[in-house]
Amino acid sequence: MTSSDLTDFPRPSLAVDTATFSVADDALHIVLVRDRHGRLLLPGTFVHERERLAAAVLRSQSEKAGISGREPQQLQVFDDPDRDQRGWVVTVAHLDVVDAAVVAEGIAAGRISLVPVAEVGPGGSIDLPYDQPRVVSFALARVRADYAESPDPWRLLPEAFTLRDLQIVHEAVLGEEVQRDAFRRRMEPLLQPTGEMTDGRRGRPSRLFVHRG
Amino acid sequence: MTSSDLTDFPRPSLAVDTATFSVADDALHIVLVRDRHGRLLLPGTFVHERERLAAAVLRSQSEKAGISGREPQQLQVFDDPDRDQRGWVVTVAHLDVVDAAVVAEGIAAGRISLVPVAEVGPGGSIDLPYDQPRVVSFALARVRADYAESPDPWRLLPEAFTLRDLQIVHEAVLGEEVQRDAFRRRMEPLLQPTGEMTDGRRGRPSRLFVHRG
DNA sequence: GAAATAGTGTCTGTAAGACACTATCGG
DNA sequence: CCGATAGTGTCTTACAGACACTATTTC
Repeated sequence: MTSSDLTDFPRPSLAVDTATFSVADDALHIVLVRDRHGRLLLPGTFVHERERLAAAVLRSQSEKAGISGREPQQLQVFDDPDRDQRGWVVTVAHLDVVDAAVVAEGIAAGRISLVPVAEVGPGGSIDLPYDQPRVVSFALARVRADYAESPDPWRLLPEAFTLRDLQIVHEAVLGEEVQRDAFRRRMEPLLQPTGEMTDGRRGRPSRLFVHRG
Repeated sequence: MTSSDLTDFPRPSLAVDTATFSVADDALHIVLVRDRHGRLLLPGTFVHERERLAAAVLRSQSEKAGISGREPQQLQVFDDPDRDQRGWVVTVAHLDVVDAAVVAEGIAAGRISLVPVAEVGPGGSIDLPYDQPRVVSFALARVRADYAESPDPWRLLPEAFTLRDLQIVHEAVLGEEVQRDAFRRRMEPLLQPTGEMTDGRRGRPSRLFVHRG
């Protein structure tokens, strides 16, 4: 970064792609959209001139998936010069995790396909283009790491929730069952009890919690 | 990423910058170089056409700092459109951590300045250009996280080393002292004893270890 | 012997894994 | 009462923090 004339250097096309996860049917799903040829892929876009990456991600979420008001995280650059046959395209992968309400409109409008994460991994039935399978597995690892160190970093749960609700989210994210008692004992000191109880659900009423901070 | 013609889109200049750390005088230092105006900054370069980011990083390490044979990690994209007054430059920050031998030649040739990390942080005496102070603090956090979960992920130590040697590296990276007995008990099961002992150092001879795996 | 470094014993507190029991709801 | 869910007691293991003591070398 000490050269004098920017025009001396060829420039790549710069894109963003976003892996957006959501929990449905107690399992983790990923948000896919269709390109003009009807193929399923991650929502993404080229970055406009002097646009921030974060702004381009929000634009693509809004235009392609009908999702708004989010704050995705930057993940990793994918720069294989042969990843896109149209030319030299460098893409910055992003991560978002949303609750059902955020994707409801996009699903209803037919713009979004919610696909179980197993379907886009190795052995799955859906082949994503470019190196998007690697983007998804990278993003998935990050989400799981996030949930390993905080109760609900992406705020998938409503304002007040029970330990059982939290456990279901964790099991969906992790893709496997967790031990109930150890899970409760680890999570309870990280949450703020409201003093309120659930009512009308099956079984014994449960304490409600909110997030700390 | 569903558009048809790449030429429809303006393209940013793409650069890489590398935060390279090394331990000297039992303290963590960062490798800086001088630009043509004599200002200290992180070594970096523009990415050439269809070049991999990793290749551009190696090229800048070699040309600007006289460092070779390394494998830096990608960290984070910095994309503030006003971060470089020359125009729209997006940079991908990278991280490397090297032992003294790797930087010896560059220092001897006067190409490298080794600066204590405190000097480039807030309150330090050196002002790095662009948003490089943020790059350094981001990289520093990553190095510390790396050393928190593995004895010597960047292989700063020679083939065989003592627990004391390892402790000195950790204290340099962390910037503070660690407790000797707890540190030894945590690290020993992660290392492979050689059966050899140190000889000729002050004090009682110590067991030598190598890395596992 | 003094200084320096290496190695270990022990106590305490915290937390997870595992198993099992009790508690309180709807029906 | 039954099924379902919530909540907790207890035992074991592991590990970190803290303090202190012993061991072996150089000078």
